[in-house]
Amino acid sequence: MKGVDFSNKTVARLLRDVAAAYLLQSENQFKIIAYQNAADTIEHLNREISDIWQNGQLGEVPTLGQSIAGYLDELFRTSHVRHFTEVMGKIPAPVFELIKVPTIGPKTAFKLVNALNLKTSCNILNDVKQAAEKGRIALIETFGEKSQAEILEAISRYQHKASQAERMVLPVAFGLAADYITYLKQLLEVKRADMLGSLRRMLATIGDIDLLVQADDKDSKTIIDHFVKYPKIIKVNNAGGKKASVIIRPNIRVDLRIQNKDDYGSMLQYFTGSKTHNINLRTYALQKGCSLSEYGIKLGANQKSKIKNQNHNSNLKIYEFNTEEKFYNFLDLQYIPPEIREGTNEIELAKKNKLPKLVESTDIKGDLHTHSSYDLKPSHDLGANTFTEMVEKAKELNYDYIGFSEHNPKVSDLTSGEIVEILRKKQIEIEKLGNKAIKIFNGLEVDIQPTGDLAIPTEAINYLDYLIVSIHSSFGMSRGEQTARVMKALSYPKVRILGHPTGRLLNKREGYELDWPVIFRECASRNITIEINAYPMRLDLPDSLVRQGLEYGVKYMIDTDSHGVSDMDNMFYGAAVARRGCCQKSDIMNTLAYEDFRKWVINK
DNA sequence: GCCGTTTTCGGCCCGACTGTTTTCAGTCG
Repeated sequence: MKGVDFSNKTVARLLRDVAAAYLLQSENQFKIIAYQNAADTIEHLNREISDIWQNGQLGEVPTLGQSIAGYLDELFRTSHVRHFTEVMGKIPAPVFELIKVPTIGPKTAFKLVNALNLKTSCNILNDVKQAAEKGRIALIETFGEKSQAEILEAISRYQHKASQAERMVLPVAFGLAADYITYLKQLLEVKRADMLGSLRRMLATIGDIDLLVQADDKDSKTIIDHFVKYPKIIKVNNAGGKKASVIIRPNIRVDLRIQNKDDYGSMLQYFTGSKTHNINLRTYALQKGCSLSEYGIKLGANQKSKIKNQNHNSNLKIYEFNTEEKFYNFLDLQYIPPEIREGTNEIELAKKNKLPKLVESTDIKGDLHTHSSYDLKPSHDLGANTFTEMVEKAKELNYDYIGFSEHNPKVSDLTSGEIVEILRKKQIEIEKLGNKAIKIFNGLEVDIQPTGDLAIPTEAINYLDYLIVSIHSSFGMSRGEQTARVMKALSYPKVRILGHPTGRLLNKREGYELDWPVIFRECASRNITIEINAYPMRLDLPDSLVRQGLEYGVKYMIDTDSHGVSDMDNMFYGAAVARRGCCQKSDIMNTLAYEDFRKWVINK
């Protein structure tokens, strides 16, 4: 591939640019749609399109036919496509920069570039902004004051967003959406409200927030009026009779839809996605003669010509669904939980009634990765709350047990003897807490040093019930070195948990690389759990790896990595990652009741 | 350009919203 990085995003962008160029040349609209569909598909693939090409599997990707697959082959071989260059060459280059701005499409961009004579502009966004500020855009035919103001804002917002360049982590988006829903529910007319899209599917990071409200048709206007008066609003993008869109602080787009009770399930299903899931579902439904939409299911979809006639006569029956359960059941499918609607094998399993019963956050009986304020002279952050405060919180959460796992004492500042003494004292403090309703385990989160050795004298391990081993340094080692490092750490006694296993920090740092099959096999055979860390910036292990690990028989531990009592509420998000990874209760070790759990922790 | 249990031709999703248009074009999802 000549060393060029062709990410799915880049390739999708290129295909969209070709589609835009065709649009401006008044090409066949279905050809344009074909390019857009191909771009959509590639953008939502679970694998890199370049890997698929390397495996010679381009032809297996739906929406990539002979032509586009051929062009992509040329792209990956030679780093460019002559045909694309030709098509796009007929359009001024600044147009392709301008259409990256949401609300500015190909036609608007083309008109602006021509009317303002910016065909050779290399700073197109700022040039258009300047023109808007001088009032020159309002003078262009088909433009006016409002569109001029909108263009100015759209560009500013886009530039601001590009400078931030990040998606919200799930817990942030979920919190913002939950607050908005609470606000909406102040109105009695709001019968029900749900999150939609990637938020409802609980992806680790979220772009926009989408909400759906159930209400009588007559109340829509009242609800929209209330929606656009939310205190955090920066701007109202649009507000109609059935939907509206706003920007709230800190620059987050929130879209609202309103649907009456009769169609609510269909609408919820349609806008929860994922796109791939919906495409697969539509394909499956078509085989049964059903056509799906956000308004329900039509029968007779295999008889297209007849449908049109029937439509003309308004005789075609549309089945409406007030719940998603009924929607899926109508198609002879089990209800598919949103978290696994990702277009893998969920429809196949639902057909056979073999979907896994996903773990619930209420199944969790305890949290083994928490940092108290007990001072071990640790290598990293101390927690904010005492043992007692955290035990109280654990009670509130209905747990049976909790484990305290502060960071290990800092090896560079202390002698082995001092460290042993610190842990001996901690054990005494833990024992003083006594045998309460909540059982307590005495753990430690220990750094895995670059050599794979643990940052703790072996003798000190005697004073602990269990170890979490984690990497907090030297992230840049090669996959082979990193794997050997972790394998060595896992060989120590009392290691029960591999902590935040990829080391990723969402929006900040990619994880380090490990040879996962090797790690999975080792953990499964030695009965060591891999952590699903629920800390908002981590959500680590990522869901795709969670799913992979299950195939090796890996058991997981969902932990919050809390540094204070409020963090302990994050268990819900860890459970969401486990659900996306298809985990059942039996795959998660800390769903065990205390006695069984203790046997696993201690008897090693 | 893609697709196919009506398969190599002929169909391909469309409703909601906005602005500038006085009946529609552009964009989005």
